[in-house]
Amino acid sequence: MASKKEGTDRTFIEGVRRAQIIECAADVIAESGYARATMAEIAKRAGIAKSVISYHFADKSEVMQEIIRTGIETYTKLIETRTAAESTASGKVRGYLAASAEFMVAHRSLNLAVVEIAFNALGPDGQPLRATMPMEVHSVPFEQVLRDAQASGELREFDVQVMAGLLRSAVTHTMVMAIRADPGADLAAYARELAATFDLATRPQGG
Amino acid sequence: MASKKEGTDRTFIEGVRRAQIIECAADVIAESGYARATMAEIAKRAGIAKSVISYHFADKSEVMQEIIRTGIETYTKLIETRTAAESTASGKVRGYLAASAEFMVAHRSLNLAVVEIAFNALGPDGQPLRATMPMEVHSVPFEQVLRDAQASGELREFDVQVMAGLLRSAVTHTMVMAIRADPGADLAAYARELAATFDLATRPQGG
Amino acid sequence: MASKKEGTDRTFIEGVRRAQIIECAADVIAESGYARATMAEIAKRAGIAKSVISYHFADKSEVMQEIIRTGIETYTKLIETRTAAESTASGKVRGYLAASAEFMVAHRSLNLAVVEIAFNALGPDGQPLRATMPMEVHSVPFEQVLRDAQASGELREFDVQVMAGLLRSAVTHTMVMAIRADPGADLAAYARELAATFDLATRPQGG
Amino acid sequence: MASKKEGTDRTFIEGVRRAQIIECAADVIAESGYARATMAEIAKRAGIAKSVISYHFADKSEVMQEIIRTGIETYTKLIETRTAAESTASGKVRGYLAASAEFMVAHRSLNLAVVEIAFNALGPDGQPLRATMPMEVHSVPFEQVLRDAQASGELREFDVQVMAGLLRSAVTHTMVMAIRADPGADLAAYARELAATFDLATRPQGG
DNA sequence: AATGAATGAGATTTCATTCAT
DNA sequence: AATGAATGAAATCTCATTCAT
Repeated sequence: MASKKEGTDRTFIEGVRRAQIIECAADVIAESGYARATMAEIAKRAGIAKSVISYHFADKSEVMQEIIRTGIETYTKLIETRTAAESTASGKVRGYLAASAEFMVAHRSLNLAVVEIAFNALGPDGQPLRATMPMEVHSVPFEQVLRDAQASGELREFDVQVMAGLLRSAVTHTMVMAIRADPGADLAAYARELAATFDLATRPQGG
Repeated sequence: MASKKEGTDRTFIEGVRRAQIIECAADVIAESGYARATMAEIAKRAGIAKSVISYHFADKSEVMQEIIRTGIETYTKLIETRTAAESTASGKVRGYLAASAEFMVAHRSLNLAVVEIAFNALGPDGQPLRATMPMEVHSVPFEQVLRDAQASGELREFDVQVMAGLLRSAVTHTMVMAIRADPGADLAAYARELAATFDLATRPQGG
Repeated sequence: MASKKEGTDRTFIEGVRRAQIIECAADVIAESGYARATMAEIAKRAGIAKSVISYHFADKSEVMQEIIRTGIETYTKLIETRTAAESTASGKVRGYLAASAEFMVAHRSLNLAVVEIAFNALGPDGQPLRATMPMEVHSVPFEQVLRDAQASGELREFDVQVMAGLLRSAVTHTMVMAIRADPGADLAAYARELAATFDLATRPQGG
Repeated sequence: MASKKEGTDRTFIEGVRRAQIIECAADVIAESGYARATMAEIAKRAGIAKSVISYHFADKSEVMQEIIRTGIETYTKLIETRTAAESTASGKVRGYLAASAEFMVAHRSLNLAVVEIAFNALGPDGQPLRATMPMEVHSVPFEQVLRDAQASGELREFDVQVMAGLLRSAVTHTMVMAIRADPGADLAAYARELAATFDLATRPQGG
């Protein structure tokens, strides 16, 4: 299951091939769905023999995990950069939504592939690994941001989990759906509208 | 692809068996994911031979379509009942969210199975049929409700598609996630919190 | 393998049902080929349940054998009638060819079914039973007719087996092909032309 | 349905394996009939795994088509060589019969297999493909030969279609039957006897 | 006499993986 | 580092047959 060469450093070529395979795999998955993404299909897309994949990855599951890992890493970096620059909760949410929109446009097939894998692939235990989606990753720190903002009076009282879940779902679901149906969708506008909605729903009431 | 006995009425026993198979199939899918839901596994769960499924259904795909059909039908009826009773848009949204919560609790594995199938199964054309999810079904009528409410002044101006998508995603994603992680989650409370958030985000501004 | 009720007399209904099943089976085979002639298909054509066939016949193979038996019996009776009336070998050949043509027109699907079965079905030993075709049946007596005619000087010397085989093949192959391609083919004319050819090829030479 | 690697050249090994599989398949079919010729049986005969066949052929139907193709090609070459050398119609017929006899002896199981497949297999449309038999292939050009010989006065007037059909049936049926019953049958003698019969039946009458 | 329901054996096909070169 | 060839496990589907009613 784990990487082929656990602690070993990889040669330059090895790295290039792995990256190429990951990219092709993501493209195939995004385009035709997980079920169609057989080793043969991925190899064909990459213009190499099936066995080359086996040579560079221990397993099909290692390929999938690598796609997920790459997706989470890329997404996380982007989110952190964008939200760190903001000081208010409202600003952080705006940054989060904008960064998510940006990510989905810039890494469309990587993102779609991650969602497909999370929904379809089986983990080592044979159970589906639906929960590993990168968006979930940011839930916990986000809830803290919201809580702090409630304490400081920037935001009204509300159920933090529900609100955090709503934001997450808006991103994963709405945007994914939007970009799936229409690759050219204006996700930035989508993000701005969502941010405005959030502000209205969370600003302190009364007075 | 089509039903085994096109125009024929089904026997009583036939109906019972079909229902049992559908239920077992949904259970298996909800529990172990689509990939694990082989004919053998479903038959095993139902305590019957694999070929019994073939006897009652033309195809594996007919089984899947029947699950989806059942899910949509059940969900739709519930939504319509709950929203018809309400006169305001706010009330309709509350009814929609409450009914959705109710549905997911009452038909947990049917609901999860539908999501799984929509994400995993391939249609007759070989393409994934992701868009058939029952929640999508109610999008269009819902947008009309929101538009009307904007016209009457009940709701402020906002992008109707984004808001409708947000509601839908809140339901499909948030709740599905919630119930997947924790089968005993208090979805009714969840629904009330979402409805409150919606009200805040959509009520007319100013004044 | 053998008949269900070995020595027993059959009731009237039993006989009717068996005849109906045999006829429908022959129709299906003639129309769609042996491979398509499943029990289900035959039953469907007869408008009865699959199990009714099992009720009246021990086996699928019994159905097939019964078709062959019926075919041979019908054909044999016709041949015998037609050739008994003739005194010369030439006349007998003419009668044989004419009767064969008649048979194929009158019992088209029975005849085609027999050919299909003979070529496709497996005997009890698991071996194909290709040699049981009804036409083969008349080979041996026919060779005697030819030999006698050679002795009496009516026909020239030739290899009796080859000539008998040629006649048989003309019937089984040529005519079967003709009627398969074109159900309305004028087989009687075909038979007359063949008879004329035979006469030319077998009449005593010289002088 | 189509070949696995459409326009690609095949490796040397690939060619060898395909040939071996084709040969084994033909042997199995000739020996035990089409119905017994399962992938498992063919693989067993070839001493390889079932999936090796799938590796080299897209389909079972591709295997069957390749057998037919090979049979037609081999037979056609032989016929053309033998008849091209003859100038008279009588000579061409003699060549045709002799070449057919030779073919059946030299490629016994290939020939029998083709007949079996033509009678048993279903085409892509689900209909039996009985008419593809290689012998049929030479019908049309043959009729022209006969017609020309009638025009030049070499042959008497007769129904060209019937005579061509008779020759064909003599080959396909008579010889196939003969060689099936007795692999050591003297087909060359058979062919000579048939040629003599043809000459008698077709030479100009009277005068 | 008839049948709906159920079954198990077997056939084809797909696919990740391994191995010798 | 790469690959063609081979493999076995597993999945879907078909079909003759059996059985209780």
